Amino acid sequence: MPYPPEHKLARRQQILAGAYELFSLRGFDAVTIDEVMNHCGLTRGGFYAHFENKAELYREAIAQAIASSKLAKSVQSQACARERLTGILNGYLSLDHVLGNSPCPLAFLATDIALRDGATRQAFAEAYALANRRVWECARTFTDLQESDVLSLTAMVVGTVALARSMDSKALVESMLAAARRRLEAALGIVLD
Amino acid sequence: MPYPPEHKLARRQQILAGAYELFSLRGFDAVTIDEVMNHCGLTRGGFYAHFENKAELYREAIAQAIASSKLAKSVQSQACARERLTGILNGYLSLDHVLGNSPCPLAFLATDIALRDGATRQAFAEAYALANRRVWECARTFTDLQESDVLSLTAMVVGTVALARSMDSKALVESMLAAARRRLEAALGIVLD
DNA sequence: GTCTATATTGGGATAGAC
DNA sequence: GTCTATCCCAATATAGAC
Repeated sequence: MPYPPEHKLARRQQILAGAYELFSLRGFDAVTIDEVMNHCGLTRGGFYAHFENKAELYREAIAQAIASSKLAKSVQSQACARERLTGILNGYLSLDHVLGNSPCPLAFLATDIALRDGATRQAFAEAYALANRRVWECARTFTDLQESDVLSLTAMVVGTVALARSMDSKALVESMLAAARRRLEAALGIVLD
Repeated sequence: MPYPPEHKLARRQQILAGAYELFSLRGFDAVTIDEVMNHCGLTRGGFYAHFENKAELYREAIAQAIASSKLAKSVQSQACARERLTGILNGYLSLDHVLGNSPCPLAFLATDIALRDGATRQAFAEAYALANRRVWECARTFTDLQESDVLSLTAMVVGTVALARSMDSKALVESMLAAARRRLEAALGIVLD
């Protein structure tokens, strides 16, 4: 028996991880199933043993990326809330992130998602809700912000990274990241860097 | 002579306007040349009398949309700077805008642009620079903000609209817009609505 | 400049051997 | 479950008549 039962699941996860890498950087249309499969040493034919179609692949890839993200897995301990939030925001507003290292789906697929089906948009909306919730859970322990106040802060960091990605001037990107940092520091009473 | 010299230019502008409508809502890949041409009562064959290829159409459509935007054409009169800025921000952070009426390329194509060629990204970067400049020119007359401080505010409004577009819950969209409004009011010392 | 073909390619999806 | 081979359609781009 060349394929033990757990093999298929592992392979699925592997395909999804590779697919997210490609989709997050290039969007739905520009990535082919061929590429995704070759990316983990397989061929296109085998794809349909794992997924119904390309849309399902995209949706599941994003869902897995969200579920395994730092923010989703971060435990809620009030103790070091400020430090955890500072760390997350520092990583988010970094040149590394803008260049595509562990990209956040919200920033990298913001306008790509609007074109997809309802189930995919639903997964995305939940990711946004989760991000807000997690940031607020941290922030509320040391600020008097309401949960709805956090919406504009997450939109700002997401917007900054999304726009920065299309700017060719490194100096401008640095300015944008710095501006977002300053505003977060003022809004949350924290020190980044 | 069925085609006077000015006819071609007018037709080109007409094609560009229609193209921007489609591209801004659905991105580069999902729009076909066929659709763009049919949209102004023409057929695909004639397209290449006006443009080299689809990439040029996209680039020029965005460039024309930017050049003819409210922000680009707004005259700088210090007199009513506050009122002009308030009006622009009100329109930007509206349900109407999120639903796609006179869409801003920054918000609607943020992640689509990152995948395009250098000339297109260049046009986009200039639009962002222009938006910042114009907002700052207004804001500086009644606040002590630096030009670089405006970067985080434009990123916030762009991010808010870009994300709101993918949210199916109208209540959530309203909350996001309201949150962005509140933060602008606090940062600029203005009253929206 | 605009039309009606048509050439051509890329890529999603399927069939069937192993 | 994975492979190779194939079908098939959509869409860019071109050719040539008017």
